[in-house]
Amino acid sequence: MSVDKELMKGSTSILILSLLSGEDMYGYMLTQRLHQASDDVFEMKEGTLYPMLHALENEGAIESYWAEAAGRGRKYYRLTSAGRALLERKKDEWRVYSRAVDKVVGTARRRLWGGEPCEG
Amino acid sequence: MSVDKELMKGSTSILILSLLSGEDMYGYMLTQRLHQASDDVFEMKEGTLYPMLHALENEGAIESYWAEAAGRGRKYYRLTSAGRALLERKKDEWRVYSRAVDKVVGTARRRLWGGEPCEG
DNA sequence: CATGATACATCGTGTTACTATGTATATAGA
DNA sequence: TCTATATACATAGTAACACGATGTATCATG
Repeated sequence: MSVDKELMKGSTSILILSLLSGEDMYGYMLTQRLHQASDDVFEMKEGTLYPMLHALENEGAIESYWAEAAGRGRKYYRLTSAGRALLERKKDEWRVYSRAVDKVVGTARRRLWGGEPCEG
Repeated sequence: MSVDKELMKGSTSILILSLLSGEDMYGYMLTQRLHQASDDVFEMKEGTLYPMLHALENEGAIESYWAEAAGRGRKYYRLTSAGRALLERKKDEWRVYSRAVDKVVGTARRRLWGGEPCEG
């Protein structure tokens, strides 16, 4: 990832599950979409992605199937219902965790959760 | 930490530096203050804290000094100017990182940075 | 025909946080 | 008094995680 490695650890699975919640994707596609969706902040490496996909599949959070595209096989991944539940838990965890960091770091910024937007 | 380990990796140093930016503290005190300041979310273990303190001291981000309190020696840590600069960089990194995760995860909540509060 | 992008995958390495363990003093309760 | 708990510092070994390096193969482009 392009952000400090220190901060990247552990958030890989929530990112993958989130992307797959909108659409079935194959590995390479996931890396591209993640890059776009994060405004070029995240650049997941293959050495990170594929082992994580296999682990999530072993857990039953995602399922794979092969499909042909442009004369080439692509391995697509689909979120299972268990994976959807896992994603919700991970979202909750992320909210708890990031709010706690914000509180300790105590920057000047404010965060609102589910409220009305002030701007934009 | 009481949150999933997966999410904890890498944020230890920003938490320690943030706490020390307000006041000199000794190790055990840091664990207690972190617990309070995070609304009981973070519970840093000694096996995590002390090696991290020593590493930060080796980097020159913090300095230590012994002081007597209650008939017992306590090893206090003080943020250096280099440590203060490091903290600012880590805050910037945290903002970039957490915003990127939010964007990908795409929850219903909104985040504002330094803007006027909507509520509260 | 060569180069780069696409596409999947594994192995070894380094970092990081944790568990377990060790030492020692102060305090509170039985 | 004795014991348990909290306080206080520290290290060694372990497991998880992301990465770099590497390998294979196809497709488009020049």
